Amino acid sequence: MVTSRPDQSRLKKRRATLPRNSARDKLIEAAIATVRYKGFSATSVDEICIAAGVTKGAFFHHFASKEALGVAAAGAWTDIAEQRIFTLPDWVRLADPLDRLIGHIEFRLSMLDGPAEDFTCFVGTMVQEAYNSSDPIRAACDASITAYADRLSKDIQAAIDQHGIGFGVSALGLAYHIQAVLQGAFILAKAKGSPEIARESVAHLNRYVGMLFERGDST
Amino acid sequence: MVTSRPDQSRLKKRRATLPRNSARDKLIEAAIATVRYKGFSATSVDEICIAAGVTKGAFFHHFASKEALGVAAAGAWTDIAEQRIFTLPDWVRLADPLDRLIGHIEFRLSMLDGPAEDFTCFVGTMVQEAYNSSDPIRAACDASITAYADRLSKDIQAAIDQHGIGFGVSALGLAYHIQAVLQGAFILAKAKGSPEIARESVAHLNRYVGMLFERGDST
DNA sequence: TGACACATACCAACTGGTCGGTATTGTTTA
DNA sequence: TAAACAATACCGACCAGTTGGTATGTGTCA
Repeated sequence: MVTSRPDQSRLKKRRATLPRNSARDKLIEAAIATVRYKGFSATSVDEICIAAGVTKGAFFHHFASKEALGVAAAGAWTDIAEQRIFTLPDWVRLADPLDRLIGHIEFRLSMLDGPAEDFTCFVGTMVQEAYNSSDPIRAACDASITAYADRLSKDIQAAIDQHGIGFGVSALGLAYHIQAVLQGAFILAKAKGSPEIARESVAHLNRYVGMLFERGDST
Repeated sequence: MVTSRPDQSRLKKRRATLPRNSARDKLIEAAIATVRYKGFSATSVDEICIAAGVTKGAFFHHFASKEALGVAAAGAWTDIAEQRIFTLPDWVRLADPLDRLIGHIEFRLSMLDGPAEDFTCFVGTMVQEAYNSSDPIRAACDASITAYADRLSKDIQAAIDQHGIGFGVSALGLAYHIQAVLQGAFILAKAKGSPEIARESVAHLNRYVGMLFERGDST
């Protein structure tokens, strides 16, 4: 009754000092892989546990429900994407923001290779199934997509500021459009059993962005 | 052992003369609606039967399995799309193929309204879940998407012939790109719980197609 | 009369989730 | 410093309900 939230901060410290690759992390990792392969509903809790090498008891110790795991995994996916796409690649450190934007699109294009479950978007897959059945999952997927778009729109805004853009295009709107093309490309790749046509679509996107910035007459 | 495939042709004739709104049709209709709402795996056979107002016996009389229903429904979806998008609207009878193409995109844009389960693509939803689990379903969805792209590419090719296009863009490739943007827009709409951002993305697509044809210098 | 369209009853496997328990890892206190 | 305590991490048997699918009908109509 004296301090406001002592146990919460203690909890946070504890989690930070938890061994990596704990059951919790392994469950999230296994869930992401399995859901990307066969979807959320078709993936059973048992299956995730087996893939993670832990027991069902451990699962429900860490997550109140399968839904709660979905929410947590969406949060983890945001961090993974931030790392793999916005931090580790070399082109993120290019000086010109337009170069970074084109670098981004070409990087996403280069990812379209191999089996679909290796390059498709976990939250995009999950939200398709859960958008009406689970609002917590829908919201978590939305947050992940939004975080990506927000992050991407920074470079786009900087590119607009530096080079100008026509048609009154907004940075955030274009960021979401880039996301839409990628998500749609994933579906084509899944249907075709090959990422070839998906790549063509991203090439169209690349051309479009190039065209938008060529006529950089501001406003 | 004499004729090559007599029962198949008989089956086809019979099916054509079957009363509309038979149990089979009601099951397919119910399946499409329910799967668009909550996905294929999360939709149970019982649920489809209840929604269709028929019994489980009827279901397995008409379809060997849930998977077989998925395949049949994908085929039905192709016909529905052909009707609603390529036959009934007025703009499909415009003289200029480029007008038809723009009419098509604007029509798809106008469809992005109301709840997502009313405008999203059945086969796009289904293939996301089934592409690794059921190759018959994957192939059926692919066939539906391909039929759409083939059909759309006719107008695009005519527009290219008439107006020219830059960058060596192919009609079929552009048709698939249009599909990709739409499919991606559906995912954004599901995540956001609103089709607003999806519409913005289709507006980008509209602008892109316009730009492609503006600089119509052939090759 | 027999093929077809549908109905009813049923099943084994699997589903997400619970529960009582143990092992491990700090934290407090004598 | 070590024993006592407490909180967390994890285990695996178990449960009620649901799953896709089957077996066996019954009514109807060419």
